[in-house]
This record gives sequence, structure tokens and C-alpha cells, in this order.
Amino acid sequence: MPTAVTTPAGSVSPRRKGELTAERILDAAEGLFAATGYAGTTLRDVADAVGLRTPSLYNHFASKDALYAAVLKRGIGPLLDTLSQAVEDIARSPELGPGRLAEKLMAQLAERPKLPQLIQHEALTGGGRLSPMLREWIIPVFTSADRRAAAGPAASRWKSEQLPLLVIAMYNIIVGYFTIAPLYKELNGVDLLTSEALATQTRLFSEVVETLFDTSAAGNGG
Amino acid sequence: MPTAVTTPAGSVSPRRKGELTAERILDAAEGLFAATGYAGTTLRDVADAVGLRTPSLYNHFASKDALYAAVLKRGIGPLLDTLSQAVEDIARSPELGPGRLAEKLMAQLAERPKLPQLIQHEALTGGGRLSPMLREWIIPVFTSADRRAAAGPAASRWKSEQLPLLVIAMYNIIVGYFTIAPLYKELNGVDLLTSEALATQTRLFSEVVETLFDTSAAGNGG
Amino acid sequence: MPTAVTTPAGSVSPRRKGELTAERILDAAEGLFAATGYAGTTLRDVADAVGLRTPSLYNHFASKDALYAAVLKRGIGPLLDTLSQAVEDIARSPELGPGRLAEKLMAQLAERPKLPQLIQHEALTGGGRLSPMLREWIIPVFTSADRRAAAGPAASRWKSEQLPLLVIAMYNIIVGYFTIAPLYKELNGVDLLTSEALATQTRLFSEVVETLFDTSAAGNGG
Amino acid sequence: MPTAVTTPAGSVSPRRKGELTAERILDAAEGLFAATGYAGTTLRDVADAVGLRTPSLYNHFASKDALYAAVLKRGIGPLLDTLSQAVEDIARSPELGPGRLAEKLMAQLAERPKLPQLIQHEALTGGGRLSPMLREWIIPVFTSADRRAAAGPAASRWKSEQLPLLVIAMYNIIVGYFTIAPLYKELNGVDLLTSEALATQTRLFSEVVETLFDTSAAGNGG
DNA sequence: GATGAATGAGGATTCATTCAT
DNA sequence: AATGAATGAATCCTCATTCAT
Repeated sequence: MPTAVTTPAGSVSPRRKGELTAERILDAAEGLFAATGYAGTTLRDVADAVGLRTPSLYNHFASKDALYAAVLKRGIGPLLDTLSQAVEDIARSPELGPGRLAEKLMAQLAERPKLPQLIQHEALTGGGRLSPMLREWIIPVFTSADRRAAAGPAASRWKSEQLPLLVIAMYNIIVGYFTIAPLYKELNGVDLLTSEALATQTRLFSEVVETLFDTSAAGNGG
Repeated sequence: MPTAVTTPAGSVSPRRKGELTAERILDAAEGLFAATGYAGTTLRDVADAVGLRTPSLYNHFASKDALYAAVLKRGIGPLLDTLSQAVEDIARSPELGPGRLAEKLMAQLAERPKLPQLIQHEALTGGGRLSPMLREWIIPVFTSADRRAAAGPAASRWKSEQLPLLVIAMYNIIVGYFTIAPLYKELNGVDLLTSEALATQTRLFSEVVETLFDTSAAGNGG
Repeated sequence: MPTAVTTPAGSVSPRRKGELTAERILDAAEGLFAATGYAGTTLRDVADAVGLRTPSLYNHFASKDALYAAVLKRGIGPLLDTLSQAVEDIARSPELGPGRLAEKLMAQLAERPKLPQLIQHEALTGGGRLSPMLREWIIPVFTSADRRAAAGPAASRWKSEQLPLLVIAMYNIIVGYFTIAPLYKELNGVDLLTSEALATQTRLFSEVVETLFDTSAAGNGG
Repeated sequence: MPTAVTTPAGSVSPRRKGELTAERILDAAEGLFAATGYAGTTLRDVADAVGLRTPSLYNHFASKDALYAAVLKRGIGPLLDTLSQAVEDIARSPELGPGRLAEKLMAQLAERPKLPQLIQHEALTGGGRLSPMLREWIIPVFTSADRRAAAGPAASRWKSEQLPLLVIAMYNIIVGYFTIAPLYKELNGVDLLTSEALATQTRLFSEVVETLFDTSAAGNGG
């Protein structure tokens, strides 16, 4: 008899109930995969977190891999959307500095702070398990960012071969922030994922971006 | 033992040979742990990479955990040494800009590009397995960097609550560069770990650091 | 603590010991696969019969399939050899009637009465799992028998399109005898696998073959 | 019940519809059990073949075993009937040679060629699962055949202890023909279950039986 | 009657580890 | 120091079965 989070009793339609369960599984799996990676997460962990027996997971996802893919898809899909949306917005209104993109990105990630960890796990292992999805996602980001960087004011300050690395650096500042959050808390007791911390980081990142990319009165980014 | 064969004269001493084997195991393990993480690496993988059978590993390391610890220690120890050395050097000769530290760090990491990945794996999982060692290592780095940042010229440009985050950002630029290397290669076919790429990144990072931390004529990093 | 047949204690070389264990596993597996088929046999059954834990089987065979293949190979290989040998012998000395082949076959099968059951299981399931091996074995048997039948005296009595079916019929008499042995015992309490029963069956089969294939004074098989 | 829907006029009555579904399940199960045996067949396989979900099978059969029993019963029952009918017929009209019985049997089996495979699966596994039913069926067949053989002309040619084995041999020729059909097709590309092939086999079998059992002018079975 | 969800039991396989050789 | 054999504990997954809808 497991004592775990049970669906708020009430007679939902079985269809709806199943979807809810699937959602709860995705939530639990997202947290576990983000925290311990694919190999370090067992389906039993997931099932326990949801309050199910392991075999029940198979009523909702065909395999561990399928579950993992679903987690990434659910997480990365919206991210991609917002991201490309943001990029377009900025493209249309060039008066928006690159800091605006930074803010949008941070806001997006702050809502699902586990996503960056998930992505980092994939990046570290070469993305073999899900390169296709990552191909879809990461490449557009980098190339559009590259293009934008090449076209923008940064081009005057940085050499062309530096631009991709600069994009990578910005990417790493953002994603890496979430990556060390757990360790930082463990070591310093400070939670980087509070809304205050996130706000501070967002502001900092904006300033950093503007400092690095702006030609206008360089250095007075504040 | 099929037939007791004494070490043929002229070969390495058994003592030395044992150390060599241990070294080879560490090398293989470092690569595998870096690539697939602790949970994703099996002792069989390690043994195969060395050309041994799994039980033989136990002649050199007491357990998987012990092997993992040894890998991290061997990698992180020297890193720490050079790092604190570098910090001291700079402290003694303030005329060395922060770019010098960056260069030293990059050089150090470039020699063992798998270390950053190893560290990132730990960071992602909260460092639970080895917090003590990470405590020893990461805290000093951050605190000394923080102190230095607080004392240096950056203090005039960034607010005090921003400084730790700025240190984290710099940390992420460096470590993250190595983190995405495998994925970047997989996706773009470009190897970020060649000496040329590393040189470019080192120069870029120096400029970024100087741009961000220097008040004097910011932007003249090139 | 399993109480099962243990190797006669004594210090055999580990190499030899391993081979013995593998042999015992094959013996147990042969019996079980013959009795309950591939799907009906669990590795736990096999391990129990040998006095091992299930994972230990993997020290000797890579998988259930590999074990099954090994069982069939060990059983069918020698059978094939003797069979083709017998066919050749007869080809060289045509004065040996077809009854001789029958006797040789029966003798061969009688030594490993589980083989025919194994083969029948395969035949029933279409041989999908091991068609290649069966291709090697069954086709030569049938074709050589066909050829022989076509060339021999039977040709004068049976139409050419009947010959393959006749071969099949003879095959079925032999293999089928072993097939119903377990059921026959269960139902009638009579064991068809005793040496007496086998001798009777051998004699009967010889007479049947000679009756069917001989033109000369048919029926004098006794 | 989503919404109580009365059977649309004109469609089959619910009663009839249920029986139809049960029939379809039996058909599918017969084929699968025949092809892969009891252990090798999953209820999911059956459900898929019928176009249902597994739990729906339980609306028609209480368990996998019950379904299996029903398949055998449906198949073997009529077989038994025709068989004993045939035996009686022949007993009443001794002028019908044993070839007539053979033809009747073959005709009966040819209509449901999967039955012999089903029976062989049972025979191979000792009939443990369904001995009672087989007791009912196989024993009468063999004993009546034995009796008949003992009383008929065969008695003069074969020794009494050979008669049961001869009956077994005839049984095996018949049943075995269907047994190797799948493998024979797989290996030679020839389908033994076409009506032509069956006709040939029937004729052959009749001739074999008459050759073996007839004292009169042996060999002129045609 | 049909089905989605849930589950106990089990099934093949892996893994870290031990031990005798 | 190296290894073959053995194993307890898990891991992913399947299966027969139940139950509520």
C-alpha cells in the first residue's frame, strides 16, 4: 500500500484521469532526470515519486526512453517557441537591445528551472540519446544568434571568428547559472533559484550582454 | 595462473607495473566518467577500455566509488594547486590583469579537457557523492575570486551583490565551454578542443574579462 | 542456500570446472527446452536444475537464446554427422537395405531421446528461431533421402510426387515416436523410451521401411 | 456505459454479437496457440489479432487457461465425434478397408489444419495442462484402433506387441504431416496445406496403410 | 461488452562485488 | 596482479488479471 500523492479523489473521466497521471509522471520524471540524469534515474524512482507501481508507468509511456523523450519534448518545445518568438521580435524591433532577449530567456527558464539541467545532462553526454531533438533546438538558436551577432553592433567590436564563441559564452552564462544552482546551495546554503536571485541574475546578465555587445559608449552599460 | 611466470627480467618492476596499471585505469575511468557520468559508467566499461576483466579493477581500487574519487582527486588536485598558485601570483603582482588568471585557467583545463565535464557532472547532481572534495576545491576558488573581485577595480562598476554572480558567470564561461564541446562537435562538426580553438577561446575570454572588469578604457581588450 | 547437485568437490582447474558447469547447464537446459519448449522454459528453471542462481548462467552463455542455440547445436551437430555418414555408407553399399539407415537413426536418437522433442518444438513454431541451423540440417536430410528414394527401388512403386511425402512420413514415424513418448507414458503408464521399447520400435520401423520401399516380395520384412 | 445505446434495429442481437466475438477470439487463439504454443502466446497477441484490448477477452473467457481449453474443446470435440463415427462405420462395414478411415481422418484434419499442431504442442509438453481432455480423446482412439488392428488382417502380419507401435506410427504420419507443414514451407517454399498437397498426402497415406495392413496382394493399394 | 488504468508476480539481463585459484 | 565463477540486488519490461467506468 503506497502512501503517496493521490489524485484529488473525485470522479474525473478515465480519459482525463489518465492524462493527469501522465502529467504527474512527467513532472516527477522531469525533476529526477534533471537531478540525477538519465542513467541515474530509475523508473522505480519515478513511480515512487508519483505514487504508482513501476509497471503502471507503462500504461502512459512505452519505455524509459519514451518517457525521457516526452519530458524533453514537453520542456524544450515551448522553450524553442518562445525563443524563436523572442528572436523574431527583436529582429523586427532592433531598438530592443540584446538585453531584452536575455530577459526573455531568463524569464522563460526561470519558470522551469529544471530544464537547463536537463539540457546540460544531454550536452555533457553528447546528446546521443536525443540529438535529433537537440539538432532542432540548439542549432537554430546558435545560428540565429550567430547571424544576429554578425549583423549587430557586436560585429564591430569582436572578430568574426569570436562571435560563435561569444554566443556560446552567453549560452553558458545562462544555462550554467541553473547548472550550479544545486551545488551552490549545497555548498553555500544560498538558493540561486529564488525569484530575487533570478531577478538579480537577469539584471546582471542584461548588463553583461549590453556591455559586451554595445558599441555605444562601451563600458557604461549600467 | 596457468603457469607461474616470473616477471621477465628487464620489464618494469612489479611495483611500477602496478602503478602503471592503476594509472591506465584512472585514464580510462576519467574519460568514461566525463563522457557518461558516474551512473552511466559501468566498471565493465572501464575494464574493457583498459583491457582487463572487471574484478581486476579491485586490485587497484576498493570500489567504484573509490575509483571515482581517485579520478576526481587526481584531476582536481593539480587544478586546485595551479589555481591557488595563480591567485597568489596575481595577488602579489596586481599589475597582471584578470586576463592573466583567465589564461592560466584555460591552459590548465585545456591540458585535461575532460575535467570540466567531470566537474559539471558533479555540479549537476548536486555534488552529493563528493561534496567534501568539492567543498575543499570550489569554495576556495569562489571565495578567493570573490574577495579579489571585491578588492579589484570591478567593485567600482558592479554592485556588491552582483559580484558573486559575476564570478559564477565567468566560471560558467570557462567550464561550460568544455561542457558543450562534445555536443557542439556532434551538431556542427567543429571540434572546440583543438589547440587553435582553445587559443581563440582563451583570447576571447581574456577580452571578455577585461571588458567586464576593467574600468580603464573599457573595450580596448583587443 | 540451494541444495542441488553440486560438482563433486575436489580441486579441478577453474577452466575445467567452468566447462563442466557449462555442460551441466546444457544438460539441464536440453531437458527443459525439450519438455516445455523455449517460451515455456525460464532461466530460473534451468538455474534451479543445475543448482545455480540465474545470473550465474550468464557466465557461461550470453543469453537465453545463446543457450538455446548451444543446446541445439550440441544435439543436432552430432546427429547430422552420423546421419550424413550413414547416408554415405549406404550410398556406397547399396546392398544395405533402407532398414539399416532406420536402425542407425533410431540408435542415434535413442541415445538422446530429448533431441527429437527439441526438433519438434522447432518444427511446430516454424523454426523461426533457428532456421539457419535447421536449414543446414533438415534440408540435407530430406534432399539426400529424396534423391536416394528416387534412385532406389521405391521409385518403381511410388509415384515421383509421392516420394517426398513418403520421406516425410518416415521422418514423422521416427521423430513422432519420441514426441508422444511423454504423453503416452502419462496416459498409459508405458515408457516408450526404455531400451526394450526402443528395440521393438527400431525393428518395427525397419520392417515398415522395407515393406514400403522393397519391391521384392513385399511383406517379408520379418 | 457512456450512454445506454440500444442495439440499432437490424444489427445482430447482442446475444449473437457476443457469440460472434467469442468465436473470433477462438479463431485467433487457435491459430496463435497452434503456431507458438501456450506459453509462447500472450493474451495481447490474441486481443490484437481480434482487434480488441486484452481485458475484453475476459468478457468471454475466464482466463488464459479457459480460453485454451475452449480452443481445444472446440477443435478436438468434433474431431473425436467424426473419429468414433468413422471407427463405428468401418466396424459395421468391414469391407471398407483401413484406407477409408485414413481418408476420413485426413479430410477431418484438413479442414482445421491447425488442430494437429495444437495437439502436438500438447503431446510434446506431456499434456499436463489438459490431460483429462486428452485422456478422453486419445485413449479411445488408440484403444479402438488397437482393437481393430488386433482383430483385422494386420494381426496376421504383425506381432501383437508391434500393433500399438504401428498405430502410433500411423498417428504420427498423419499428425506429423501437419506438424512440419510450417517448417517445410519455410525451408522449401512448398505449402503442404493446399488442397492438392492434402489430396496427395491422403492418397499416399491410404496406400501406405493398405500396404502395411493388407495381407491380400500387398502393394496393390491403389 | 469494451476499455483505460493499476498491479503482483515474474522474466531476462546487468551490475558491483567477492572469492578461490 | 589477474581472472573465472558465483551471486544479491536491481533494472527494465511483460504478462495475466482486476476493477471502475
